[in-house]
Amino acid sequence: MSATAKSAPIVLLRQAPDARHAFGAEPPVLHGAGSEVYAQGDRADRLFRVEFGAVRIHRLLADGRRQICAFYLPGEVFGFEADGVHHFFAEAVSATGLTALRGGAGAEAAHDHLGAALRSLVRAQEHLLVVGRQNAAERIAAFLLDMAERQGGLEQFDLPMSRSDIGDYLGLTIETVSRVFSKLRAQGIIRLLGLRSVEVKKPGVLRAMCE
Amino acid sequence: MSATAKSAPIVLLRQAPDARHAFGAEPPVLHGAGSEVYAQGDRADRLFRVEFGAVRIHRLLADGRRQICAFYLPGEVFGFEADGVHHFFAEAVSATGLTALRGGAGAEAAHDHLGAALRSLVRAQEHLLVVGRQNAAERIAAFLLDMAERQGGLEQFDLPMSRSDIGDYLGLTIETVSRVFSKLRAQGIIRLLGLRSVEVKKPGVLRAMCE
DNA sequence: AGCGGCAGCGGGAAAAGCGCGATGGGTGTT
DNA sequence: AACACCCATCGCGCTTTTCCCGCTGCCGCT
Repeated sequence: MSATAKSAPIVLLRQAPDARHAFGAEPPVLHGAGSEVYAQGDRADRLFRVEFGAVRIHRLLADGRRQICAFYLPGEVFGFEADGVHHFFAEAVSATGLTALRGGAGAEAAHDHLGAALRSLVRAQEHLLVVGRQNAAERIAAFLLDMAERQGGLEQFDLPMSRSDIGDYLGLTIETVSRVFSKLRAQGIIRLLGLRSVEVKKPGVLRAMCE
Repeated sequence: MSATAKSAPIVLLRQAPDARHAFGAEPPVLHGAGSEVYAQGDRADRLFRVEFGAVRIHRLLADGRRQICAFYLPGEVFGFEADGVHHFFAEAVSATGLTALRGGAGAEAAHDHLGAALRSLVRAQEHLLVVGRQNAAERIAAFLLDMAERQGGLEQFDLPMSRSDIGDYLGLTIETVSRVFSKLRAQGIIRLLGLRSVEVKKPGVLRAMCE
C-alpha cells in the first residue's frame, strides 16, 4: 500500500467546465493511489464515474484473502447496490478522478442508471466464466484482451494495477501471474514495455487461448 | 440430459388468475427439465419471473467446459441484458413455470426492473468471491447457506439441481462436489435426505467455514 | 553512497483438486 | 423380471497451482 492508502480524497481538482461531464455538475475529485472511495457497510447514495485512473471493487475474507470483483476504467460508472448499503470496498488503483452522479430515486434516474448496471452485470457474469472454468494462462489471456478492448482496442496499453491486483482479480497468486506473463513474453505473444505497460504482438493467439 | 432437453415449452399451464402474478398478465408457461428458455444470441426483449421450479444461466467454452453464472428460484426475476441480445443460455433445471414480464423501454419499466437487476449484480459479485478465492469445502458451504436462505431459511430444503450443475456453478468437478458432501455428512454438519434434499444440522459450522 | 522497503521474478516442495475407472442405487422400458 | 441408462460415489495416480524461499532492480530517504 502506498502512503496515501485509506486516506480521504486529497484534492478537489481545479478544472474548467467540460462537456464530457454531462451527468455530474461537479468537477472530478482526485483520489490518490490506494485511497478508499467507499467501504463495505457505507451508505450507497450515489454513483461514480471514472474520469481518469482506475478503481477496484473488492471484498475480503476473514483471513485476508481478497477477491477483486471488477476494475472500472475511464468513462465507466460504478457504485450500484441493491439495498442502499455497499457490500464491497472501492479503492483507487492509481491516481484517479471521480465525478459523483446524484442517484435520484425517480424513474428517470433509474432509466439512466439501468444501462450502466446491466453492463456491470454482464461483465461480472462473463468474469465468472473466466474465474470458474479457465486455467491460469487462459485467465491472463482473457484479462489482457479485456483491458485492451476497454482502452480502445490498441495493441499497446496500460495495466494500471499491480500484479497482486491482477492475481486477486483472476483468482491466482502473484507468482502464477508473473510466471504466465513470462511465458507469454518468451513465446513472443506479448511484450512488456514496463511493469505497467504491455504490447500484444499476437492478439489472435490470445483470442484462441480463451476459446 | 433428459428427454425434454432443448425442447420448446411443452405446456401452457391452465391456471386460475392469481394475485401473486402482479406483473405479468399471462399464466405461467411450463418448461420441462432441461428445456431451453433462451439461447446465447437470442433477442432479449423481456424478463422472466420464476413461479416454481428453477432456472440456470450458463455459458460454454469451445471445448465444452461450462460455467453456470446463476440459479434463479421461485419469485426471482432474470433475463437482463445490456444490449438487447442474450449473452448466456437459460435452461429449466427441473419442471419450471415462468411468467414473462413485458420489458417496456419506458422509464417506469426501468425503475421496476432496476431493483431486480441490482440484486442479480450483487449476487454475481458475491459469487465471484466464492469462486475466485474459496476452496472446495468453503464453496459448498456458501452454496448450501445461500440455497437455504433463498428458500425461506429453514434447515431442511431442496437442491433442485444435479451434482453436475452444482459443480459447474461452483467451478468444481462433480467428484469434488460429491466428496465434500460426503465429508460434511461424515462430520454431522449436514444430512442428505435424498439426492436432491438436504438438512443442515450445524448452520453455525457452515457459516464459520465461509468466514 | 549506502540503506531499507517494495514489487516482480524464479526454483523447488507440497497440497488441492482433477481425470479416469469401477461400483452401486434408482428409474423407466421392454 | 430383466435390462439399460443415468447419476452419484469413491479410490488412485497425476497435473496444476499454491506456498515458501531467496534474488534482483527500482525508488526514496538519510
